[in-house]
Amino acid sequence: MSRCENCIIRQFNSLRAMSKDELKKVSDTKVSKTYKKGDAIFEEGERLDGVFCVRDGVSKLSKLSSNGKDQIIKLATKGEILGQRSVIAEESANLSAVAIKDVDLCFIPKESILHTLNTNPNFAVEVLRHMANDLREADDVIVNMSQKTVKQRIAEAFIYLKNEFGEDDNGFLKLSLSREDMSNVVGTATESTIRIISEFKKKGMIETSGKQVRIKDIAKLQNVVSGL
Amino acid sequence: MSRCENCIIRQFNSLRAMSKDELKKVSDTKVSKTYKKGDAIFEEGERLDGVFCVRDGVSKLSKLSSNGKDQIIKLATKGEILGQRSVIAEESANLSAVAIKDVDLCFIPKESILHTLNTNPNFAVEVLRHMANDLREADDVIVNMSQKTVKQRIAEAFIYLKNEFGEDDNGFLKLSLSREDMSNVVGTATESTIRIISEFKKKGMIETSGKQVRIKDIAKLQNVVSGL
DNA sequence: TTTAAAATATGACAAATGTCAGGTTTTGAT
DNA sequence: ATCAAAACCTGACATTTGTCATATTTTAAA
Repeated sequence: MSRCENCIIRQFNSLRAMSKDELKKVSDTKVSKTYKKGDAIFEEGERLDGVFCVRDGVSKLSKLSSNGKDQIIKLATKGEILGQRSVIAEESANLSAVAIKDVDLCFIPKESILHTLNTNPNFAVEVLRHMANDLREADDVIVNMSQKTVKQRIAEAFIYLKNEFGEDDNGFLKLSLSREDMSNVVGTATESTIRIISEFKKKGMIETSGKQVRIKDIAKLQNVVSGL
Repeated sequence: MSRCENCIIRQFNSLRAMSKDELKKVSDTKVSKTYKKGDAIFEEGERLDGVFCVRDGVSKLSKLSSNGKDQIIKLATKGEILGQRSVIAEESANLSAVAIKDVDLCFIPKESILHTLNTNPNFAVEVLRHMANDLREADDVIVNMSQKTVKQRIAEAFIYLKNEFGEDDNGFLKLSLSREDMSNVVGTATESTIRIISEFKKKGMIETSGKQVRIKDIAKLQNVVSGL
């Protein structure tokens, strides 16, 4: 049902550069897997023998800090590839990947990837471009983390969730994080996150209904991010 | 005097994968440049038409935050390549590079690089590996920035300066940062940095003589980093 | 449906960090 | 050697953030 020619080509820029033959090989060796919310796809320190192409769902990529807290580095959704960095560097995973919405993905053994990398320069350059982009994003995160207040980072996170994952018919964010996950994204204590979310509610910037969150005034959130 | 066959091969892992011919072309097109302490090598937003291989000296790579403060993302020294990410992504520079110790480097026009990338898979894979490493380092920085206190980050910075740049015959750090640069590395106010450095001095962990810094008790610094 | 566990919420307080305002010392150009 | 600029330092205080304790609500399993 889901051949790589259809799935991957459409979804993953870097795999666009593969030839028909190469894609066929990937198609033949790949394995579909699903993970329930909360399931670990892989753990920090684990040796990966392939990469994971997310077909559907959302996964958090996090790293354990020496103080015992998890820092979420990135949220990966449809079209993203997990484990690529570790496979290319031939290192064990530096991040853990855990599903925060049921995840449906293809596992591609590293041999297919590495072989194509070594023989098809177009593919290598595409992967390189992709990683260059990840690196720029990481630099941006470093600046945000070190120069913005917790309040600014939380406001920014809500805007990110809206832009990246969208809203449903009722205007609720399609992806709503638990307070704890939100805390681990912005790097703060759960209580601080709860307090700031309460404040945003009081000020009419967002509203909640059970687990769901609706952004009511994105301009005000933007102002918070800008430090106004 | 300095042919790439001698300079680059020895210094830059990723360029090791170039053939004799490719290296010769680079050698022919490269340009040597020097920058005095404080000089900008390139600025954030600038279009780069090549990469810079640091032959000697130290450069800080920083990004301006929306609050007007500079965040130093990385210190680059002998053997590091600047601007590679931007050239590969075909984007303008996301960071500024400024010399903090007189810098001596080779400028290599992007054509040489891009052409080799597109034709020599070994080279592409080496560059990819290198960037995968940068990405892991960036992830580590994100975790440190968001989960460690300013004091821990400053202690860590001193240890890093010792390990990365070494000490002279008198035990002074070869690279000593101004308080302001140190603040921009760890992402805090200059006054906070000064206070913490004073505290470290009082506690006998470091001592200073003019601009120079000597680490007296690295174990104590390690303890601070570990939160003891 | 009931119920225990998890998530959310809030107060009170402590600790960390930022800001401003003024000093002193060091540096580098003349 | 002199002098102005830059770097460094310190105190006082405000703000932000973390921690602990506890209460409430929501969730999910039996």
